[in-house]
Amino acid sequence: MAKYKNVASDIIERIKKHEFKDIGKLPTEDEMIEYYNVSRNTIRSALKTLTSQGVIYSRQGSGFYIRQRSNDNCIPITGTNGLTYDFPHNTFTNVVLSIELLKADEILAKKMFCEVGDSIYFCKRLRILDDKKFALEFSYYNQKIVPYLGKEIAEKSIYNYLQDNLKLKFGFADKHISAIKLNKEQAELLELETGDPGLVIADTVYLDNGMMFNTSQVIYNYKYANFYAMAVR
Amino acid sequence: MAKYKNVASDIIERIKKHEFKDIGKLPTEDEMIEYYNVSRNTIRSALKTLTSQGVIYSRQGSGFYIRQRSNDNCIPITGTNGLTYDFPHNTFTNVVLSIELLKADEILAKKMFCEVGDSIYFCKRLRILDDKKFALEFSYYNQKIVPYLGKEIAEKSIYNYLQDNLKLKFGFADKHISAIKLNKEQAELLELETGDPGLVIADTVYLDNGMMFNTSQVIYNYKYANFYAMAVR
DNA sequence: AAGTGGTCTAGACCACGTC
DNA sequence: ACGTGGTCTAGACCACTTC
Repeated sequence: MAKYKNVASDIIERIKKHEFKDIGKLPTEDEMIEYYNVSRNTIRSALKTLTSQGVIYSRQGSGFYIRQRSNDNCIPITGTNGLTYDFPHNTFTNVVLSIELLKADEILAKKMFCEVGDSIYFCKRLRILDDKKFALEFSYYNQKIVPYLGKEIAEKSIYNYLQDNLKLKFGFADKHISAIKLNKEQAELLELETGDPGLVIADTVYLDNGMMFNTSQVIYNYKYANFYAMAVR
Repeated sequence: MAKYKNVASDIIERIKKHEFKDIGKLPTEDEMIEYYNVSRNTIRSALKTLTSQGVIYSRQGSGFYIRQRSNDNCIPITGTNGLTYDFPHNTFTNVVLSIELLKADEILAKKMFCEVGDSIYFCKRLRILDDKKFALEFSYYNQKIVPYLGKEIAEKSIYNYLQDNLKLKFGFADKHISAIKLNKEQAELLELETGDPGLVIADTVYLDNGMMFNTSQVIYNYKYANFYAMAVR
């Protein structure tokens, strides 16, 4: 791993251990250069990483300070690891409602940045968190990138399968957030009433080589869904 | 302005002019070093800025590529400029429902990171976009930082006032996103039905010196509100 | 093998805060 | 005036892609 990433992880560890708690301020760059025995730019790369993660912020002429945030029970909206990763302490059950291999029509082809007629997996899942009906997911995967998708995979974690077995590396994603009134079918699956709110997040996910491989629409149960986002300098 | 920021803006301009459209790829770093007559690190700072903005992405050993995104009519959730900025082509009307100067009780003090008894402005606004009842805003400002807040300011743009008149510089913000069922009062103001969905975004906003100065809860009309967020490497 | 981005170093000067 | 972060330069080597 790169030096600056090691430095960044180590600083996070030290923050978690409350090593700087009394002042809420990190050591100066020069002190960290000494401590880690690396160049100034390496320290600055590490600090820049932590700044964009919302862990710290800087005041020119003054120093780097630790941010205090309360994100209990919140899902980071900019995360690309999937819910299984976001809730390590809970048990997630996935009820696979259907898996189909579709031929893309014009609308789907546009959505998936692919050709008309390309094979696309369509997977419908109900995602249950500790007996709570948490979310309803409608997800599409390009078969060129995901050659096979079966019930046994979708019942566990699709994202773990893609990363660990297919060795896919995620690059970036676009997300659209809105709210809807649930129809009868959606409401029944989420054990809510027709017309109740649903928090909708539509994703378009790309690999690190820039190829789009997945779009999904997830309707979250408004009683449990709580997301957080950050705006940073 | 810093060189790398100028380079970044210029690259954005060139992308908008479709200068690289045929290949969707930027010139190599060496070519840009030549073109802009700056060092490699300066070019790389500019490219890093654009990458974190979601404008481009990089493939090691290959090059920098332009991202295509469709964010029509969407509000960037990580924006800190306020709605007036996000909708430059529309007319925003703000109906000021109330402005009060409160003494912080324990709950409010905790929310505002201030002392019990501190003076806090509380402002309730209905925000209307081209005759559409767009959002209902409940916003708190610490009087230590915002000494005065009046109806004449809140009817225009509070954020413009803070930036232009008080010369405040925004640093970063935390946001929490959820969905609720509207109660009778909220629904009437937004011209919706009781029990209809509301998309809620709760903000905690900090100045660039790390001081928290504003929290707000905004209930968006689900018929119009459409936000976007990005996850980037 | 050549091209291109990713990391790292050493050193310089500037801008802002603090005292 | 001094300390601290922000920007910039020149040069080196590594990792990955492309041919």
